[in-house]
Amino acid sequence: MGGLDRWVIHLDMDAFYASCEQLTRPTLAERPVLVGGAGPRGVVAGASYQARAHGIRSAMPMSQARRLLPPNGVILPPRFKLYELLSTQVFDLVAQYAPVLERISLDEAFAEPPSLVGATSAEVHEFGSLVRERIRAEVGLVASIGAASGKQVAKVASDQAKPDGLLVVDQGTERDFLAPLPTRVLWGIGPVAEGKLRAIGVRTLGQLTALSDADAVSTLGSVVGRDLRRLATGVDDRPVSDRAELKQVSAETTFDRDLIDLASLRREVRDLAVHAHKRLVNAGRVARTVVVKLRDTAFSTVTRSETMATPTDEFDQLASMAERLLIDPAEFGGVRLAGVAFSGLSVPHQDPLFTLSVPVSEALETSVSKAPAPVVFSGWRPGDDVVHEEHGSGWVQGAGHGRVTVRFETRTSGPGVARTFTQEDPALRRGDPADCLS
DNA sequence: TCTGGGGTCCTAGGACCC
DNA sequence: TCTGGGGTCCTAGGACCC
Repeated sequence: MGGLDRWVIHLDMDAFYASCEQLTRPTLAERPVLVGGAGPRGVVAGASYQARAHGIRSAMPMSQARRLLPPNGVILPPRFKLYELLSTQVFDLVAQYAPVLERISLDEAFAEPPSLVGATSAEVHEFGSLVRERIRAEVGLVASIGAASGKQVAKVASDQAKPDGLLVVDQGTERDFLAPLPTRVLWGIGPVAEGKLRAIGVRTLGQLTALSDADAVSTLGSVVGRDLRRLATGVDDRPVSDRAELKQVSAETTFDRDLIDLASLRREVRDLAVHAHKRLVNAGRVARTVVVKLRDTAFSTVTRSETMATPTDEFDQLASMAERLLIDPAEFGGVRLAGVAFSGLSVPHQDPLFTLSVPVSEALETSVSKAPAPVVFSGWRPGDDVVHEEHGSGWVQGAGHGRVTVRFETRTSGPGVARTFTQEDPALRRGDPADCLS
């Protein structure tokens, strides 16, 4: 092989959702913040480091997190629009150094900066510090960075660097770096694979590399086994590349209480089809397969799917197929979760003679107009964005008994004052997450 | 008050075709 | 008589990721 050494950067935002909330609502800056569904079956989607200090973790049931949360803690519903705006700011900045970004999620990406080809560890360290500093100064958020000769090691390195850290793994030391770490840190080894490996006495990545190819394959499967054993040795020449085409869109919901009748399940599935269809149209795709997913009271999951001869984006066709695939709760038991997915996606065939010259936004509106009427205003809820005629932008800190308390502050305002209004005060309007960035 | 929501990828069996 | 073989598509389930 040979050639100049490459450097892969893995950038991972620290406690991203919670940090976005703390950035735009300065009163929360030093407080335990949880982001996630507040309902009876919600889980924690994001937790600030102040919340983690109390043992709260991502994916923990909210009911459990609530018991651990100290009195000054706050639970907020997610504001994905805000997270997307801030994510774009961060990665636009990184893209100035690396034309190719492999975005894993809103808060995580790989990059392979051309300027680092053949660079020394010290130079890579300098580069990482610069990027972290710029993100802190220009966006206001903290990123941790791992750097190494390949993606897997770079990713493990950024995990080890957290919080607020930078770790460069010298080229040639990848294997020694990984060897003492538990198998679970590897991207691709989850609870099941970890358990299988433990059963044959393998707990560390060093022990995994010592396994024969045959043993790795018989324990982890032919594809995964061979790949992971090789990655555990630190050998990883997979390219950093833009993510592949979208393969499916979906929408799913966990009900506060299990559904037991077909009529209400049918209604819910229709709503889910509306949401999934919106995503389909947004992505500019047509689908050939409809998948309905149900989870029962015991948490076991069943899927039913059907594939059409030709792909479509017609709502009625997709939704009625989803309804036909439903199973009656009477024979299924209580339904805890329902989901609708459209897969087998493709870009619609455009016959040049019949191409519609309708702008995407209009096409979107047309399809959205088939959906049920938007939800009517049902009062203020904690976490809502608010704009007041005089006081400007803020957020709902608490609501109840016909009153609502709003704290007026934004990213640049510093901690703001709280004022209380009646729920119906005409001076209050619903705000937009973008307002709090100014 | 046990266990979200949006995805990707892999496996395995049966239908179907040549 | 005693049972081809390869390839692709579809369906269902499950591991894993953030």
